[in-house]
Amino acid sequence: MARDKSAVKPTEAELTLLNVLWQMGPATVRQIHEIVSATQKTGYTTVLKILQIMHEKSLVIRDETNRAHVYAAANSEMHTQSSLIKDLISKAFGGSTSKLVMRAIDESTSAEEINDIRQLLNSLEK
Amino acid sequence: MARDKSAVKPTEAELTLLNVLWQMGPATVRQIHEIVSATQKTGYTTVLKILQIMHEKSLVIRDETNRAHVYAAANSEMHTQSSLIKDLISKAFGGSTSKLVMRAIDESTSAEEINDIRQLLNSLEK
DNA sequence: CTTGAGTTACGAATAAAATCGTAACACTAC
DNA sequence: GTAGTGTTACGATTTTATTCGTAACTCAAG
Repeated sequence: MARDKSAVKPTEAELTLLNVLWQMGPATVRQIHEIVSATQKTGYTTVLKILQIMHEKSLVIRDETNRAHVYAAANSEMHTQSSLIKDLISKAFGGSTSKLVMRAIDESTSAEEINDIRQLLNSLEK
Repeated sequence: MARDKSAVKPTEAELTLLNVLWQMGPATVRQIHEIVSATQKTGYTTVLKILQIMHEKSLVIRDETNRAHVYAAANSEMHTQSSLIKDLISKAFGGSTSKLVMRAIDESTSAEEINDIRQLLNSLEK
């Protein structure tokens, strides 16, 4: 049975590249590598290889029209974030969302962020 | 330079065992294995080995007084949860706690949990 | 003291993730 | 067409995580 693509959890290295793609939009390996290597010493072919693996896993799509393929995230940032957070809630918080939220908010959370969260809660039907 | 213990992130297998330890309190390999093998087909020595590795990493402490060593989580559930959630916030949510909370809450979140979160917010100074 | 059951320790095998060197390929400029 | 540059493809290596077989050790019962 084929694995449901939404169940594919990106590895750490993959998540790093997805972040770049969400931020930049579709990009070539070179563009992605340029961004990533600003903060990490990662070889060009390493980035390429990871993108190829992500393509096999359908974590990214790619446009092969031009010589330099253009990669794009297959799923939205929001979708992926939701799935990562659900995974963490089930594996480390006994399935409790409220427990997670309690741990997420601490002294380092800005008043502005707290306000955003308040507004989110107010906008809920429940 | 020695790695800061608070920076040690448990792997998935390790997190599974920590969950058992948090739930049961200090326990022997046999007790832990019994719980774990109820839901997964994991060998006794596999559990033992992982605990030994966790001990090297200082994720657990152990009492060697008796023949069957007694293992306990080195850090509290709360502490570990906080560090896992911070890690996720930084790696997948651009450092934004509010973004994480927004993604964490969805239609499957119960009214009760929403209430718990509301109370948490009300109790904040900010 | 000897045996057997239960335990830890150790190391090897396997699997998954990440890295990168090199070859092959494709396009552009000449 | 040829050379040179930039690209992808491929495979090997390394690293980390997981699994488990087997040997060594410990204790209690006889």
